[in-house]
Amino acid sequence: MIELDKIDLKILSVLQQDGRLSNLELAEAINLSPSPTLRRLKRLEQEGVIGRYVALLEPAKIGLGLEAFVRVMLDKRERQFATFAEAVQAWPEVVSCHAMAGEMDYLLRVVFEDLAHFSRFVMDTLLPHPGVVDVKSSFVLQAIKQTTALPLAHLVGGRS
Amino acid sequence: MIELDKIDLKILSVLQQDGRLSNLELAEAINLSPSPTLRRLKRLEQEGVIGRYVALLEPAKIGLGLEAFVRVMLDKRERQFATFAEAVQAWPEVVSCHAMAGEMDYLLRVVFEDLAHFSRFVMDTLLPHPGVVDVKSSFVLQAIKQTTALPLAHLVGGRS
DNA sequence: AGCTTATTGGCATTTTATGCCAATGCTGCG
DNA sequence: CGCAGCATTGGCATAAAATGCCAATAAGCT
Repeated sequence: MIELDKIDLKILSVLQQDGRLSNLELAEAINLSPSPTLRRLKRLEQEGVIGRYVALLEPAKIGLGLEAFVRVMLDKRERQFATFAEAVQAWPEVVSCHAMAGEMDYLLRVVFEDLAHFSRFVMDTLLPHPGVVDVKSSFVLQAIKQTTALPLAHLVGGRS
Repeated sequence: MIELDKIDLKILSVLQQDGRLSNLELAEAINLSPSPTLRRLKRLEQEGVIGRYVALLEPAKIGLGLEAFVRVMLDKRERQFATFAEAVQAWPEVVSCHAMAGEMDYLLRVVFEDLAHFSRFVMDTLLPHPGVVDVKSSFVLQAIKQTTALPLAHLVGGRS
């Protein structure tokens, strides 16, 4: 694993909150001058610790007020795992898809405008897909927490 | 809802992929000159369509190779919803928490280093929390899709 | 303590952001 | 069909930020 000292962790922590800080602002936030800050940042990007930067949109502002988790069961006899994985990439309302241990099914997180939209997605897209034998939907009542920030606490003490 | 024309959607689409593009690069990507590009961007930020920018870290690179979904059931008689919601904010390994319809339970997504870490989280943190009566964990075998990009297709045709 | 190596801070240069204004394109109406 | 009025754009000048370089500093090792 890559060596990360306290300064690196501070950089990561700050950028997980605001990925668009200028180098100057970042430098100030972590209490270091701009040049070494930039060098460290580049290294973190280079090493792949920072995978990417993204803008997060406000779902409600673009008419995506609803959200659901959908468990998808595939027929294990048909070998449709790959095509399903591929299809999932192409469905934009699917925000995440995880293969789960145990039941060997898939858990999708889906965002949508309204129930009609969701219904269309399930009826016209998901269920007709080859290998899909069953889906179980659970609607989100409330997002209590939703972050892209990963914990870093377990890394303190790695260096310096 | 805010009016978004095709150019706005292109901006959003591009920034959902790379939130750190310079205004110049963004302008080039959407085929518009820098000044109106910046003006539109500021408006989108102003209006809250773009909520924030973040750096996404690579979990594997910081020793967070494992992930699970945990269903938490609270005792409905105790009124612990608020304290639970609060506690969840403070637990860094909980990346998301949603109140689900139906069973009225909570679905957490949790990232961790290894099973020992997860075990500690469940045993020492989650289960002892007031009101928690049961938890059911499902481990992630594979992340098939994981995006922060929301669909925009439903907005085309809103203007211009 | 003294030597070696890694890291920092500050400066000069290049690149980018940003505010402003004239030019262009669109809309609606006569 | 053309013209007035409004909204949006493109380009330019200025301010701010990024970036590469080098001497100075700090940290690690014996």
